[in-house]
Amino acid sequence: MEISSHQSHLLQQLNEQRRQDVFCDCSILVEGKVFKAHRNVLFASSGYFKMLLSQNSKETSQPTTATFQAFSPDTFTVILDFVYSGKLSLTGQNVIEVMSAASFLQMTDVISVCKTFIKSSLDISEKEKDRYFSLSDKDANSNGVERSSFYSGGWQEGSSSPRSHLSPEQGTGIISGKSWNKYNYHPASQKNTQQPLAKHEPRKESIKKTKHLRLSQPSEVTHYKSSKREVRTSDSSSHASQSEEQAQIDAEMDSTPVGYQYGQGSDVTSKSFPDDLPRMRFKCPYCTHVVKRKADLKRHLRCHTGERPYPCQACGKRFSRLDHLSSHFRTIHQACKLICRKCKRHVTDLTGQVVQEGTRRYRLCNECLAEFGIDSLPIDLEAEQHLMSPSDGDKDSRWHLSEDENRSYVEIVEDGSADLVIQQVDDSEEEEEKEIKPNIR
DNA sequence: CTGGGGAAGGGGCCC
DNA sequence: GGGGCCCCTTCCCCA
Repeated sequence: MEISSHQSHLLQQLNEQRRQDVFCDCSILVEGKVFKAHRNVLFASSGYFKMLLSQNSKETSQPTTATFQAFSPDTFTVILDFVYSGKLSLTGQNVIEVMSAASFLQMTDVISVCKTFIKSSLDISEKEKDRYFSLSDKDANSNGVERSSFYSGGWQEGSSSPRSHLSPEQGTGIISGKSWNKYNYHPASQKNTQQPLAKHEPRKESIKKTKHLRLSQPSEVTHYKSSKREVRTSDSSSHASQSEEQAQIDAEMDSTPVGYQYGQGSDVTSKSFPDDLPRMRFKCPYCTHVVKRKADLKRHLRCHTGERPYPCQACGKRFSRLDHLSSHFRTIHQACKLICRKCKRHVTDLTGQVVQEGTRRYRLCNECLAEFGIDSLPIDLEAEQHLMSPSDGDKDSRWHLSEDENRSYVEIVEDGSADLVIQQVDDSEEEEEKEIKPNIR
């Protein structure tokens, strides 16, 4: 006979003991803050502690002290609360650091939940971007409550792949249940996350996209750099079902190396622990890459998640980074290079002109212009700076397409003053765009 | 088939 | 933390 409430009751009791510092035989020092806990609980919940405490098992009579500097006390509070309650309090602000800490502590359940959380976040943000020009603003967070989600169930029976429909962009949500598989799950939205660009990107980008659309497989975990080419040429994963993808994630989690090359600053006072790397704080949970700054990790994660929040308003191509978009726009659509495309000679405004070919622009010297019989296109590049001004605010509104103009995100937009045809292209328009002839005037 | 050039994309790092 | 620049590698197209 099994009493179902026993597990939760036991966990509650342990948590109470921890709070009251009863039978606590382990102290964890995180940036000066001391956390009390039970060795057996830590041993059971963290691969890191399992390794640490197993090495220290013969000295059970003495209390164990571990010191961490790889993450903040707040982050460890979230981790420890999860260990003793099964509830993980994630927010958009702490998810990166919690995932890094969980990666360090080898808590695969927490990592999985963080991944799901991030994916859900990207899913929502991508949806919002797609609707940017066609929908009026909806204050999805009008309640003003701190965006957070509580994931629970990791300790519960029947635990399977952690999945959630909540995201940090959807306001407060509390998930509680017996097991993960009780949560609502929306494969369609997740699929959208995995293919956020399909609608707007030319078809020829599809192969390249697969590199970004798939979450890393085990091979990428250890050989991410070297496997780039293979990944790019493999298109099959983009059609993988959500369950297969989750299986990949799970497989990855299972294959996560034990010897984490991670976050320095971790040091165990009562028991030495291998840690010889230079001081780095943030390790990518998808690969072995380690960065010094959280912002760099956030940027790096986009190459795994496939998030491309910066669309080119001229051609529709999307970029993962604003500087790449800027570079693309300057090169492709603004003809900033003062080099004749034909003869490669340096040209100035006097010795050459800008020629437009579809949404592309380039410069030709006067000689090449005469040779090819193409009249120059009088474009006031200065006047077009407003189309791509780095100082403009929101990354999605930088193009200054005012709502008053009521122009759809995907419709053709003509800027008369600049004589520039701005066109959003999707798959169906790709072939058409290829056939655009040079804009001869 | 091959080499060169352009474009894309990722990392480091400064402001 | 975001923006931006620089450097490098990889990929793709074309002659």
